Amino acid sequence: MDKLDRDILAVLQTDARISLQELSKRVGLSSSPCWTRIRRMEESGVIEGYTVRVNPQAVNLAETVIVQVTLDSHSDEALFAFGRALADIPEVLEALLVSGDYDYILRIAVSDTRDYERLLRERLYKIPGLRHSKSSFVLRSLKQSPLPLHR
Amino acid sequence: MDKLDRDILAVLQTDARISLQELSKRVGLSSSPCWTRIRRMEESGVIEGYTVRVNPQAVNLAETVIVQVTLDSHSDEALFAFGRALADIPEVLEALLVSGDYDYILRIAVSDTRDYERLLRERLYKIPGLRHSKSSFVLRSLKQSPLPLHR
DNA sequence: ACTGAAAAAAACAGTGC
DNA sequence: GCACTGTTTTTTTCAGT
Repeated sequence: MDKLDRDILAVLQTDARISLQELSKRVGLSSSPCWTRIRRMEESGVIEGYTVRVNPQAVNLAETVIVQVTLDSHSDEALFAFGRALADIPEVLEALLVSGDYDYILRIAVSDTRDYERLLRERLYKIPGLRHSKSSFVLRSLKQSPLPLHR
Repeated sequence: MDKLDRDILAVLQTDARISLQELSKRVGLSSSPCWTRIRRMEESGVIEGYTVRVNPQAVNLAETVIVQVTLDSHSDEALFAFGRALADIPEVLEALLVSGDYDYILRIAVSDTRDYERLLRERLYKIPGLRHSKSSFVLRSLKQSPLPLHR
């Protein structure tokens, strides 16, 4: 992981479908070493994979909700059971175990507020062990940036 | 946007570097229409781009912190100034304007707690108009999943 | 809109510096 | 570790159904 590797990652983070030729030109290298470096980062796990960025509105998931959750118990079993319940809810994109006032922070994608109300009532509130939850609707996204590789 | 389009997106979300041949086989189509559909979704903005998923630990950004922020004022100007200040901080990966007790939710990536302390002191606390902030360290990520395309 | 095949471009592998 | 060159694979285009 030297500067060239980080340069390559920085380019791939903004456009992973760029051709090897164009990529190597941008980082100031010929294509072979560029390709070798990418391969090495893929195999060592630095590169975890490649994904497409989908416009949430286009697939009817325009609303994002951040939910903070407290559990009744903090036993391993309760924690595990809660995690399993969340895994079954496709709208829950992300679940983070956090320090602080709450136990979990959830990122949820729904089509609208009615859809969210339904999700809350039919799925989240039915999870055993959930003591309290607080929802924050995302009104606007101010920033969305890849990992800073050149600090 | 029919079922086939969603099928294609679902595959690309898990692996965007799959070959057209393999992709078309999985969605039960030959490669030409598959390619046409991808192209159409790229041009219509359904597909926003392609990115690499980088292992944060490998680039020395192992710690994630979720910060909730309240501003002094909610004027357009204050809001805009705060957004501009955040744009200049590379560690701030995401900034969401939200409803609820707080004004903003920030996702921050740092190498460790000392790095975060420095960021807080030297950058965040220096932003004018920031009234209050509450940090939650991410202890573990329980779930991380792409958009549900087949609900 | 899909199929199948041909043309263009890129990825990949090997060689020498 | 890098540049160059050749082979293979993939992407892209196009005529036909």
